[in-house]
Amino acid sequence: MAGQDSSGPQATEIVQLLLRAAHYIQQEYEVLLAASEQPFQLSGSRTRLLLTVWSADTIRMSELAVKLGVRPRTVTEQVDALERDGLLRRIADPNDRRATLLQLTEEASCQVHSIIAYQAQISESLLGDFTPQQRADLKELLSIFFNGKEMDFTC
Amino acid sequence: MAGQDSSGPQATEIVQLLLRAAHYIQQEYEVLLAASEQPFQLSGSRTRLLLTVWSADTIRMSELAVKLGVRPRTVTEQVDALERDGLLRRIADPNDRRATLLQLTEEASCQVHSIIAYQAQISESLLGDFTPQQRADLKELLSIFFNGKEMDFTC
DNA sequence: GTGTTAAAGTGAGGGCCCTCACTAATTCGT
DNA sequence: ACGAATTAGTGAGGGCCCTCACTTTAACAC
Repeated sequence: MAGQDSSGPQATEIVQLLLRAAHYIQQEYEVLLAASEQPFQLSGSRTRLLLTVWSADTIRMSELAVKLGVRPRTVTEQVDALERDGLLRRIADPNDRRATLLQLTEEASCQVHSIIAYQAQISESLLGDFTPQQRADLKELLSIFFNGKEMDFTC
Repeated sequence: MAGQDSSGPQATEIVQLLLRAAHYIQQEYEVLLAASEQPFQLSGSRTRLLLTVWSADTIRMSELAVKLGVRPRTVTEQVDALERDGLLRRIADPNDRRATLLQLTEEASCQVHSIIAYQAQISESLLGDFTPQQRADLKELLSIFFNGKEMDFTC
């Protein structure tokens, strides 16, 4: 309704807008997460990690790094913290003794469903102004960034 | 073509996708910026700050924080660094002796146009797979996040 | 078997961002 | 004139992410 002004939309503008929106969302996300009454106080980042491990049941460090889109160094850091907090466990991979498999602890597993529900609720409120059609469109457009980059978002 | 599976798209999925896309873009952005042959080696963040100051000619710290969408504390940090590097200058505000005005140095001003051009080039390559229509749509959709939040993206 | 490759981890250093708490100077309303 | 609000800054602490360099342990191919 107001975006058809010039012939070619400024690429820079769009990139900045995307970055800005992401920053905004991340902030809101953390605030809402912190306001929750979950037994665990998890950041968005740790929530994502935990849910990724959960959805894979068991997963390697390296694989996790790929799924999360971060460097292995970062995963080590995060896993250390979550292990300290008793939410994650490192177990030996029987098929490859170099590898480490990750698994949720009982404590974490028990809470998964409530974490997922709460996450969904937060995301819902973040997308409150979007119609179903707009959501579908946005999803479609954002996916373009990963065209041909073999990503899976099974989380 | 593959996004119309379920009735309501999962809000969580979209939020994660957006965050992931932003992270991806930020990484690529920094890589491309580092590969430039600009006289200054600027991060995306500092580039943004500099251009925001430039577009306002002169601006207050607090105002800058709002435009960048970050906390004042962060602006102080960034400005300190850019001032150290001789790209930014703090000057006194004649109208309000509490306030500080920011201004680009000559050195920075001279490079602004080339910085803008390079930024546009990077953004262009980041959006390489997007048609003009998709760009317009994406811009429109991302703007929804800021509905009723009085933002200006004059940068 | 020996050399290459892969998996995980470590330490150091840094960027960008946040919160909280507190100071100092100034402006402004009453 | 005085107290409240505003503007900027500081220090401490922390989260998440990155790079680079280097080690250890194992798998694998020849």
